[in-house]
Amino acid sequence: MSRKNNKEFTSDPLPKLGITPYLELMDQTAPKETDRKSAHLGLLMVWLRDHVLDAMDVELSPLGITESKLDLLLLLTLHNGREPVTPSSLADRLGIRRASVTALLDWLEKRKWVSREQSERDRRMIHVSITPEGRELVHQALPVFWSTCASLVSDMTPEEQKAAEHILNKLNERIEKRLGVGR
Amino acid sequence: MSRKNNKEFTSDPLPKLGITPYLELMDQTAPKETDRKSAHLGLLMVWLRDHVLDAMDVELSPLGITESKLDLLLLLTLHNGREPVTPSSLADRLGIRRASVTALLDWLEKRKWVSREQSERDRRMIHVSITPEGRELVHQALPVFWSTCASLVSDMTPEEQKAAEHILNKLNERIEKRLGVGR
DNA sequence: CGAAAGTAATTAGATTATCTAACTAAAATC
DNA sequence: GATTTTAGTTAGATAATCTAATTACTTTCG
Repeated sequence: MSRKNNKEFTSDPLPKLGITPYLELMDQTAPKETDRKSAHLGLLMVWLRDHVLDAMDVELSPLGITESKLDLLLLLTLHNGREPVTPSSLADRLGIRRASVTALLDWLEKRKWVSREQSERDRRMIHVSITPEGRELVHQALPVFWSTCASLVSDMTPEEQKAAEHILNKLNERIEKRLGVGR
Repeated sequence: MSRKNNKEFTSDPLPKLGITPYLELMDQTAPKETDRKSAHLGLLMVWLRDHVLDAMDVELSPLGITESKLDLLLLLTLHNGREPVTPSSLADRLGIRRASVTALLDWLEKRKWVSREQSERDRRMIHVSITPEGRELVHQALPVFWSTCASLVSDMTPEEQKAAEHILNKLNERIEKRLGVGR
């Protein structure tokens, strides 16, 4: 009769709450009629956000990496020669603090996916690069990444996908402007 | 000449990377043409997710609460009498472990926003309820919540909003189904 | 009945991803 | 050459989670 042996469970687990009750709550508490529609839309976004990354990290976990760490590796992959990459530049581009980058690099370096080298020109600086093993990991992770992305929208019709893309682009533009994100 | 006094900054901070270079990377690495369009769309979602919650927590922070904690309070607010709310049921509905709920409740209880009471019928169980102060907080937080939601989409035309809502609902449905979320 | 099994909540200890503030060492400026 | 600025790291914190073990009840079943 028991389902999960010694693991935690309730006799008849309540379903995780969907978005509907929240919308009802909003109807009772949102100030104006006009606000409601856009709040509804915004709520959908917040809701989606909650679930989208879960899906991504679940797919990536067999590779032993999370999205935020993969992100740093992607940055190194995207970097085409020229100016070397420094922890500071990574921090700027990821929008996090240098101290946080140090932690990420420690983790990635321990696994031999990136390497650090002191700059000759300015000995305060560190040049960060991705190792061949790191590239290999990225090579494995990308298809997972893309197919997870794709699967999120796979049951939409082409027209819906087109509409969705237009809308999401617009949203993205808006949010990037708001947060001051560059190219 | 210095901009931020003793704070951390780079002489000319590289812009935080937008979505475009990632899309280019995908073009180089995604297997098939057909996958690309949907991957593009999915990537937009992942991207949005990254930024949406930031916006929300920034707005909520003056109230001294974060979205995930507010979520628990909303659950208690939504609860209309009947069966008492237990930590287990909260865990199920929030989709997290009971141990995590314990931590959230400790935090909320310390601030007098919720209270715990041992059940008479089954003395293993705890009944959780929101205090008047908790209700007051929710009362203040909700307008912030809704207006942040609304502001995310405020510069769309009505038609765009309509299209967006349709699309996001569809996405939401899909994701809820996938994760087994109930009403 | 009373022992064994099941359940609810908590505790202890860990992880991930962040943060701020203080520190070290090097470079630039005046 | 002393001061200031910068790059990176360290130290220590927080939030939101997790798993495993523990405690205290309740239920079940021989």
